[in-house]
Amino acid sequence: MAEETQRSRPPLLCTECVLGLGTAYGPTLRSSPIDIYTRRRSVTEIDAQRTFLREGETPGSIFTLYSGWAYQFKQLSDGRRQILSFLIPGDSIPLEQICAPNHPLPYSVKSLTPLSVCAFDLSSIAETVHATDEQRSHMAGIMADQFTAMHRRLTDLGRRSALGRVAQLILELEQRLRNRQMSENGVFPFPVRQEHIADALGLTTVYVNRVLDRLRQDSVIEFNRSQMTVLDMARLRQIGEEE
Amino acid sequence: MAEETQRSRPPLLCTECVLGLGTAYGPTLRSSPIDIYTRRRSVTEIDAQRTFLREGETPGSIFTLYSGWAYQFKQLSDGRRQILSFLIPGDSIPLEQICAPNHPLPYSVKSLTPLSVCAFDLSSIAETVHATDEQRSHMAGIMADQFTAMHRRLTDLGRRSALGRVAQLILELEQRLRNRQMSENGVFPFPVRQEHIADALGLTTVYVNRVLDRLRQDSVIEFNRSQMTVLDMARLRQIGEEE
DNA sequence: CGGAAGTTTGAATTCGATCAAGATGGGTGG
DNA sequence: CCACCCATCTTGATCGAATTCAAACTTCCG
Repeated sequence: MAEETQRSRPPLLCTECVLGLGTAYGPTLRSSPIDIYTRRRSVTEIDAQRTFLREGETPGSIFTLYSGWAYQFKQLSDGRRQILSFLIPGDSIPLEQICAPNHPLPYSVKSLTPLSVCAFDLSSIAETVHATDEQRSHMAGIMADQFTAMHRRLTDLGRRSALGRVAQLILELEQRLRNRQMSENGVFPFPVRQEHIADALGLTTVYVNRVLDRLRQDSVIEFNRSQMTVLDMARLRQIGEEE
Repeated sequence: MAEETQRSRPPLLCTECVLGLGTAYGPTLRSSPIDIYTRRRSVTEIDAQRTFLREGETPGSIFTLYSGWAYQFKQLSDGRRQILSFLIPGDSIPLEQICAPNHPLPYSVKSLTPLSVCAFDLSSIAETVHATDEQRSHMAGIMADQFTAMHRRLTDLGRRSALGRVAQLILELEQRLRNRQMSENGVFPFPVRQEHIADALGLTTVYVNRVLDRLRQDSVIEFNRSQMTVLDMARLRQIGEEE
């Protein structure tokens, strides 16, 4: 778990991919794994800090992140940047394209760490994913979650203090990682720079540093460059709610 | 157009509803209007300031707004409120439920003005809306637009000044209303209180007032309690980009 | 005409930004 | 294996955009 920062490679066969079961196409992978496997175009390695999808493009593939972290962002003309969401192993990118292929991407995607990704043919995956009722409603559920997450983040930016936002972000990441067996007892990989937190939460690096420091002083969290530990989950939740 | 604030009633038959053609189920309404009409449960009037859908509920109907404005919002326990989006005539509420029915609503919905709405049976509309290829991809397009709008708003809250946010909001509303023939030459109905702008943009009422005043002083916009006029669209765009 | 809701203005305050310098530490090349 | 370097983190001082508090003014509606 702790070696999450190192790149690890997906198995040769999707059939044996445990992570796959938790993805957007999980139900299909379970019921007829070969349908997924035959649609895989390639397994690719991507270096850290690479913008591998750009706003405005119309990608023909969809990537499932096997290992490493990435993020979706919008870049303003004068250099300001807004991170829309972080992507962790098991996430598919760009998710919305599965439902609406051939739309130009409304954001760019950049790797945070080295990645291993599986690339699938978008249009045929899009079909697959709407083939069965179970798969369709699973997909709908994922889209609904996506909306809910955006609503939460919007509320954080609009109505919470810096402290509250940081707390909410840590909680969100812990939760998502836990769902995928990547967080245990509040300990999880954390390859995010303070600059990224700032760009995700609408703050400056300096202030994020001060907020993190405060949480550390108060023994709510503990962290270094690659790992975060939530020491006091209840307190962190309370801060997230109240601030 | 200016009498938008007064409630007007939809025609007896969906068949004759011009607004309907621009909705999520527009393609179906065009190709077989009866499919839509027979799924309409009722035509309802809703008073101003009514919270008619609440977070956590699982609505069995979907409402198409025929006249009047509403908004989706999240309420925090201590009274803070975040408006997620404004709803104008032709919008369907709650849109995401069409794709993922039976999910609890992640927000509440409140009327801004008196409304006339048409209520449709959710599950059967959900089916209809996925029946034809054209309808399916139209729906997917609308969902994609929805995501794009949220991304934009998130970027506004995270990385733009109060002035830029207000400019962007006015531009967004003008654009959406224009698409539905409700804005001409930059003049459009505007039943929104400054408090709502504040809650949508993560600001306070007092400051919104100051920002609006500045835009008025500079002859970029002109407004009163029911109508907004964009006097200098180019300048407003520039402010939206740069601030 | 009276009252409530919404708008406007002023003054004081604060949260978070900005500017500027160090401190750390992980990685690289010699 | 050490020395150096660059990215990142940290801290301090100051600034400013937006908030808060408070009060008057408008507008609309019954």
